[in-house]
Parts: sequence; C-alpha cells; structure tokens
Amino acid sequence: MYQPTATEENYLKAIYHLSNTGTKSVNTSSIATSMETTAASVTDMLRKLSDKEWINYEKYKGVKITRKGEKVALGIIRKHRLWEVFLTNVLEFEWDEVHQMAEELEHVSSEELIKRLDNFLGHPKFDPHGDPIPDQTGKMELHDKFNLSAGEPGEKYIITGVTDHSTLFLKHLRKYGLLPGVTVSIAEVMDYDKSMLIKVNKEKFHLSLEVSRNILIKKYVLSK
Amino acid sequence: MYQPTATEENYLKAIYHLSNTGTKSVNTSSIATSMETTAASVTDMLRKLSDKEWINYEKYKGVKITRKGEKVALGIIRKHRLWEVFLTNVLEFEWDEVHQMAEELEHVSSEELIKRLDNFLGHPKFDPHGDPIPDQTGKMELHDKFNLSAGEPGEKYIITGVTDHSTLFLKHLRKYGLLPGVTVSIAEVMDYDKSMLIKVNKEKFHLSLEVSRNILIKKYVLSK
DNA sequence: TTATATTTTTAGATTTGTCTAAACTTATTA
DNA sequence: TAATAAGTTTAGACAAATCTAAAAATATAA
Repeated sequence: MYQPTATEENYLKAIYHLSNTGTKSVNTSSIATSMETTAASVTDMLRKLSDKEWINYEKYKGVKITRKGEKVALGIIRKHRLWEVFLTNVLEFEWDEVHQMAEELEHVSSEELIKRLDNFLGHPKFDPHGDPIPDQTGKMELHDKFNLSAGEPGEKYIITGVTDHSTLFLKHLRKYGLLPGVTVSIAEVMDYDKSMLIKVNKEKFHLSLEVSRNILIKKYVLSK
Repeated sequence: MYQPTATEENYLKAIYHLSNTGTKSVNTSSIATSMETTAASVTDMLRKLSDKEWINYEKYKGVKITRKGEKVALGIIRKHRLWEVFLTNVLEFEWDEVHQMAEELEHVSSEELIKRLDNFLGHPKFDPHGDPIPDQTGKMELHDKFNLSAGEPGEKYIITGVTDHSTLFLKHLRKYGLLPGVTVSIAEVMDYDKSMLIKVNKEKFHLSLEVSRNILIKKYVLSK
C-alpha cells in the first residue's frame, strides 16, 4: 500500500469526478483541463497512478479508476466536504469562499483528526453546496436530484445543490438567497428562451436557462 | 515579496527557534539536526533563504534571521499554536497528540482562516504547552518563566510550559497531571541528586532533575 | 604553530512534478 | 480510403528539495 502525495490525491479526485460526471470515458485531455496542466504532464502522472494500481491505464485508451483509487478519492472528497462544513458552519464563511481553503485542508493526513471533526460537526450528510459527504467506508446519500431547468411551472421544489461550483456562480446565487435547503416555486417558464420566473420567500426572480441548468433540486414534500 | 514554500517556512521556523534558544550562533549543523537532514541540504537552502532576504548568511559564518524572516517565522508559529489550541480545546485531543497535525495545518495559507480561527477560539494567549501565541503583528506575551529545577522548597508555583516538547515527555507529565495552569508546591529537594518531592492536589510525586529541568513555572500569586 | 579534527561547502546525482516540441496514434472527413 | 485533424505519448529539460562523497575552511590541540 502506497501513501499518495497531495498531487496524486488531486489527480485521483479529478479522475473520480470526471468518471461520475459526463458519460464519456476519461481521457488525457479532459484530465489536463480539469487539473489546469498539459496533456504531457497527465500522461506522466497516469503511468505513476497505474503503477500504484489506483487506475487502469492503457496508452491511447483512456483511464478507469480502480476500487483502490476510488477509495483514495472518496477519502479526499470526504475531508474536503467536512472542512467546508467546518468553514461555513463554525467559522462562518460564505459558501462561495470555502473551496480554496478546503483544497488545502483536505491534504492534512490524520484520519483521527477527520473522525473527530466529523463528530464535532454532528456527522453532516451534505456539504454547504449540497454535495453528499462520504462516510468512513466511502458510502454517501444520493438523493434524486435533478435540474431546476427540468422543473414544472406551478410546482414547488427544494434546492439541493449546484452543478457549477465556481465562485462567480455561487456568489450570484447568494445574492438571490438561492442556497441549498431553500424552497422555490416555478411561476412561469418562457417558451422563447426557457428562462423562468421563480418565487422565493414572496420575492420573484427571473432566471436564465444558463442559471437554472446549474441548480439542482428535489420535489417539495412535507414528510421527512 | 516572495511566497515561502512549506519547506522554506519550516527552515525559517527552525532558525527562529534556534536563535531564541541557545545563546550560540545558528550554524549549519544545528539546523541540520533540528530539520533532520544533512548539512549539505541546509547549505543549499541557506543560499535560497538568503537570496529572498529572510536570513543574513555568509559562508562558514553561520546565520542570522532578518526582520522579514522573523515575520514569516512568527506567522507560522502563530498558525501552529492556534491549531494546537483548536485540536485540544475543540476536538479534545491530548496535548501530546497535537504537534504532528499542527505541523501540517500550519502551512494552510489563508490569513482570513487563521483570523477567524483565532476569533472562534477567543484569542488565546498561550497554546496547550504554555507557549505564547503571537498576534497578527508578531507580538506575544512573555511572562517570566523559569525552570522548576530552580524552584525553592516550600514555595508554590504554577506550571506555565515545557522546554522538552517530545511526545514521550508530554505523555509522562500527563500521567501525573502536570499540565500548564496546574499549581505545584515543592516539598523537598534532595541534596544528593537534586531530585524533588512535589505536591499536586494533595498527591505527592518524586521528580528527577531531568524532569524538573524541562518544566517551566512562574511564582504563584493570588492577584491577576 | 603545525597537524589533526571538525564543520561547511561544492560537485554531481536523484526524485517529483512540471514544461515544450516533436513524434506517433486514433478519429474525422472529403 | 487517403488525407487531414485531433489527441496522446515520448524525449529532453527544468526547478525544488534532497542525498553522498570529496574538497575546502575553520577550530582544536599537541
């Protein structure tokens, strides 16, 4: 069993996310884009990750993460999201401010630290962006999210997360109070550009398709 | 203004500590010992630190930290000690368990994070080992500590810190409840080996000179 | 004050992660 | 299917931090 470096952890996290997002296979260039580096550097790293059996890699054939690699990735994601909860709930940062700090904190190695942090935070199931937090074994809640852009006029929904995690987008949502947990109802969807009129706490906002496509929701139900 | 790497921060911290401990000038080999590396590696790093004006370095003449370098070192020490307070006071680690974790956490870069952490912790002035925490400008309280080994029989003292920060020593002290803030009185000092009998909360312990020399105390006074 | 010992520096490698430019493989399209 | 485009890998280099072994400088001691 090897101990991954911070860089290796970041690559595995990126590969894990790319495997679960698009349906396409994970290729060198998509990893390069997501890691903000060159394809050549990625190729170098893929060989290393493959040697350590965190991925299955064949030249020119793209990449598949292994069970071992997934375990590493989920461990890092768990740390990242728990630190995000700490930063927002305890140190009172805004949800659009915490990502970069969590990127550093996630590489602090102590497992006992993260266990106690989890305990101190009350074993949260979701981070401030609505993303599920894996438990120690890698399991996490996966509620049936869908895009606000697919919502029906007249229906009521609860915001559960976002697909665009950029600071710019999160700040934009914060301005309207569109945070995870908030209830929205769709008043009207425009035929012309699929933009929508939504109601949040008696206030009405107009959202472009661009924006509604990046908001995740679930049906509003009273029980649970 | 350069941004120090984690390694550079560690060197500056070591040099700062060595400057303030022994009265000797800081030489290559003492840095090598404290950093657990070779003299050759230290020489390489000293040139880098000197180029960045964090130290004054002349070949074969030893090293003196500059104002700039001291500022970097104090920033890291501040972070280290604040994280130690967090780990003991919030996550309930023992004082002998926190050093290694703080060594990693101290390199998380956000100044705003440390500001909010300080605020959340209530602006502590000392870490769990009794070491003073520098404020944002680098200032810290320096109360008149002295060695328990220099204490007088019959006198009452308050433990303020330690000079040996090793896990082994801290665990040893924890067994006797000898923590910063605890009041001890010296019952007797043996002429033969300078070992002493001390009283802590009605319990009596026998301490070797080896141990008493590594415990820092201040006079017990009711006021303040 | 030489000779010897100790300390420090230099020279030359190594590892990790990165890069550019060139070569090679796969995919696309005319 | 042949030509071209797109994507990927290799080759060779570089920076950071480290090492060993040898050379140079300083300190100690007979």
